[in-house]
Amino acid sequence: MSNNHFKKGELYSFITGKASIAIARRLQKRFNTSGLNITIEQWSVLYHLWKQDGLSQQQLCNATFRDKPSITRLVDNLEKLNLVKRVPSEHDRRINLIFLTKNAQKLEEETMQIADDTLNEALRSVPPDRIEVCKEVLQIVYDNLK
Amino acid sequence: MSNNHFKKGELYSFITGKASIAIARRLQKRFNTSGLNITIEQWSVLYHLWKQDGLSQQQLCNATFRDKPSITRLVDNLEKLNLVKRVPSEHDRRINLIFLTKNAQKLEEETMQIADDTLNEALRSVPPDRIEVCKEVLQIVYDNLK
DNA sequence: TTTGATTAGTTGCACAAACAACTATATGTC
DNA sequence: GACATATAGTTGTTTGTGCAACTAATCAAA
Repeated sequence: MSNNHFKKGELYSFITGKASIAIARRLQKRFNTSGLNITIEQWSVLYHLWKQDGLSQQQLCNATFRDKPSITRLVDNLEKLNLVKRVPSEHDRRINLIFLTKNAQKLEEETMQIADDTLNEALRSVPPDRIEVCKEVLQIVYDNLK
Repeated sequence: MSNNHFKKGELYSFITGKASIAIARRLQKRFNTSGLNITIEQWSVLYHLWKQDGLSQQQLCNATFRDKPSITRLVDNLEKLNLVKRVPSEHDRRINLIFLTKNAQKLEEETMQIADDTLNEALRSVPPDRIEVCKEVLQIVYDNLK
């Protein structure tokens, strides 16, 4: 029999990550209703470039927890939207460095505010110490599996 | 400025649901290495049919937190794999009832054991009371947004 | 009983993810 | 320098998701 801490229904809920799916959908809706024409996956790439511009695609793979083909296509679509630009590295011609355009720079403040609001809405009525425990557990789960 | 409980890097981690992505990937790998030729999305549909066979597609939408086109296509692929069968309802001809085949019935025990093992691995070294807090927080997040 | 609204399911399209196979460049060893 | 190996990125294929538009069946109200 099961020796973990999940009943049947809870097991499904935990594996499928209902909570994070709900957060992602809400964030996407808020982007859409704000007239922001980007997906949350595209936003997640921009997010890391706002922290540090000019990352390579491989660095974006590590940062976003995605594989190389996924990043290739996300960068493709971001280039189509004129939000980033591939610049071949001078030192290593295998490498593309990804730079934000001015359009993308304009998006940072607004989208971060929306993300912040969405998280606040999601965590409404949850005491800070319980949020802290939750974050720590999820970090351990990630470390256990990565 | 931000008035929630997340630093920048944590915000990304929470929104993208790194922990549940890690669990899903690990489970998929275990299915693959066990020679089980199904995706975790297909498994999530079977999961609810094992609990109650003969659900409608709409009921599967609610249970799996997916929209109707997603379920249509998952059922399409499960039918191709000979794991489920669509049976039109006699009382309401709009409705398809989805029934497990014998092949799918055989999969229940093995896949549930794998899912159980995967969760135990993910939660290794996490005390039960902290798991409980985490579950409750994620449930509130879901309820806040649904 | 006809009309209008609702519900269940399907289809088309764009975007994304996982995997495998591929090209091109760089590196390390003989 | 030549060769094997590793690394960065691309492309093709299958599967899944979200949205909008659609069909078919049911229900409700006049």
